[in-house]
Amino acid sequence: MKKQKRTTIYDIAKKLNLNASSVSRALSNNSNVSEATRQLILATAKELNYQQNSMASNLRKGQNQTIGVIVPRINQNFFADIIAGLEEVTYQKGYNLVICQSNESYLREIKCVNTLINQHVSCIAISICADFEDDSHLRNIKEHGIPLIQFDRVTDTLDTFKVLNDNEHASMEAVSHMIEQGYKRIALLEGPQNLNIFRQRKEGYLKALKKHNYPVLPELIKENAWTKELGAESTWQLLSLPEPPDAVFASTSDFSALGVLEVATKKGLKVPEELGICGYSNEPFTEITSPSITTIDQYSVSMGKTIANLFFQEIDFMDNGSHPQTVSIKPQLIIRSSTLRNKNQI
Amino acid sequence: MKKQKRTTIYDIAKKLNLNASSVSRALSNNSNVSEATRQLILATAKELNYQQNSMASNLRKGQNQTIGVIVPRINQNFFADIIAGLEEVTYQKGYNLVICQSNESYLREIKCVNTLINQHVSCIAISICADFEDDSHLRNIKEHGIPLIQFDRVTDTLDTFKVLNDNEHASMEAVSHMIEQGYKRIALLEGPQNLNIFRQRKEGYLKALKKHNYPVLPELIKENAWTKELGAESTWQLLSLPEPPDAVFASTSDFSALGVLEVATKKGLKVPEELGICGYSNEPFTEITSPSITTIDQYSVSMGKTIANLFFQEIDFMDNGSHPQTVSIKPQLIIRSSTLRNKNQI
DNA sequence: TAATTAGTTACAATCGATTGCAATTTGTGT
DNA sequence: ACACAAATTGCAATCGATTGTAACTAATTA
Repeated sequence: MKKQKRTTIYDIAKKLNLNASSVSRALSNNSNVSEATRQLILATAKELNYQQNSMASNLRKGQNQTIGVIVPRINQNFFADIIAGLEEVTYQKGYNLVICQSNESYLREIKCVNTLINQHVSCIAISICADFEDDSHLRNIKEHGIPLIQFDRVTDTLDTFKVLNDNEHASMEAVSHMIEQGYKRIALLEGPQNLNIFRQRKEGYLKALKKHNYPVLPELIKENAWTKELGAESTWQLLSLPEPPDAVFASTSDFSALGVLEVATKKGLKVPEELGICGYSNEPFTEITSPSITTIDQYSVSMGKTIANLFFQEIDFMDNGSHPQTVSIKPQLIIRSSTLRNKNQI
Repeated sequence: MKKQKRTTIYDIAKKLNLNASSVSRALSNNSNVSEATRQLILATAKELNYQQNSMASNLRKGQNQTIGVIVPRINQNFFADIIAGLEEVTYQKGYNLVICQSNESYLREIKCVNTLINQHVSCIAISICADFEDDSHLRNIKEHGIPLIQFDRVTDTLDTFKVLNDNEHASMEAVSHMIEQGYKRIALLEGPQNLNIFRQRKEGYLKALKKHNYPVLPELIKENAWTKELGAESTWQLLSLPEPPDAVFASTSDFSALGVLEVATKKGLKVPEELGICGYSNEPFTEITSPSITTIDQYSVSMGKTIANLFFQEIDFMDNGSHPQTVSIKPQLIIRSSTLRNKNQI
């Protein structure tokens, strides 16, 4: 453990027979230093290979140019994209990202929140985990005066900044599209209903049916079909119904939709002729499958940018005690072969 | 900007008529506090909603429970997986990750390094960018006494800890496999040769040819075919040769391989019968394409874990001035339909 | 030339937690 | 009851940068 002593502003000051305060001012481009000494200081700083100690600086300034991000999983395309977008903007502003993953665990999410509070991060952006229980840890963030931005998966029990996808609208569009393609019995694969996003997607499904005067058939709605495997399993069940569906909206994810496609292929059902399939998320693979899968793009990278921009705006807004705002991003339905029964109708 | 004053150890001390030092000791489970006052302190800490200020703590302790990570792109499966693995281990140890992306830009990489040095992170893990120029910024890391771990894309001009994939071996296996499948003219799509990984992959390709007494045909080696588009373009060129290849090893990525597959499909070439295709990285989509693509899995998540473990080991090792070690991970060839011409031969 | 101002630089307190050492309290043995 | 050791607690310096204020120097004006 080498105790490499780093050069501080005091070292620079001593070498130049100056006071540390002047060094500090010179390095921070503060006006109150003569140009001559400024140059001297800058030169010796470089000579001694000086690097600011941001721990000290942050402590003194009571603030830390860092944004904390908590996501269920870092290596999930959607979240990775959001983080990339976030990083892009925060980097420009000289801010850093501290990343945590909750691994869909509530306890771990709490721990992550606490660590970030300890670090006095300037802002926390969070997408809550699947087994979210209550919002006390999020309240705690606010109690410690840290701006909080929820994104994608949010809890409505708390009044915070939010960046959302308009899941309901997107789902409605997707299901409407399928109806227009002539599908009559559209099944829904739904996700855990304690997450707002899945409730909204279901709502969109229901509204689309209603709008077109389609009946809601409970036997066509399958709970908890989140993964490819669960999607496949649900599909087996659906297809063995006396009156099986002629389309499946895998509102949980494209992986689920992939499960549907695989089962359909195994059963020898033609897609999209005999079974329509629509996923959610626009995972890269959806345009590669055969047939390619209709899905919904969530603009994840720009969602990340939006979060960051919201924060940088928010800082200014704080003065005039404005209310937390919600930004809604409209996802885009991407129509591909898996639902395109009637090629003229697009 | 609410100036929410946070409770400090002084607040707790004052409330209990104690000295801050006792509070500090109590909270850090230091022995020198009576159990009675410990309980008191813990109780009031909870009551006042105390959260440690790690900026102060870190400053005093001169160290910061944080590991900095620099990758070219966060939202690239390979790197996202590595980060996920890293986070998994560091989280267990109570460490945090600060993530930066160089965006394949050398200048930006330097800036990221400097920020991390300023933060006094406990360690920096880096995978260098594509237009890497020289290692002075990495040297600077060492000069500031920060342990440095390079992974995947590394420079050999510097003696640091390294976590690598055995690219050469993996490539050799892949090409050997293709040769065994009876392919006679195997093309190579290579990546920027200033990155070690691409040099190694090419080396593996060459060694495999040599081992089987195959000639090296320069016209079958295409530079800089990194993306899907570039892969496709190179393939067009290759296929219009007087003597076109009967297999392509897209050593750069699976995306490149996908480009090859698309061109082959457009040209009506049967894969694997008329053209064998092998990619690199085991992207999720490779098992979904038709035919599925043979590729190489890099164990990215466990690579991240390895990096973290190396760091936690290293800390102990530092005492007895041991030399930086290199850990090599053997990637796995995943044989799928796109090269499986002879089904019995597997 | 003296007085006033502007421009520099020095001093010292501060951010909050940690830690060596001194001072105090408590406990033990005789 | 006293001496001594052990356990607690308090004091004060420290980590490195920042910043308000004071002190000093140089420049400007009457």
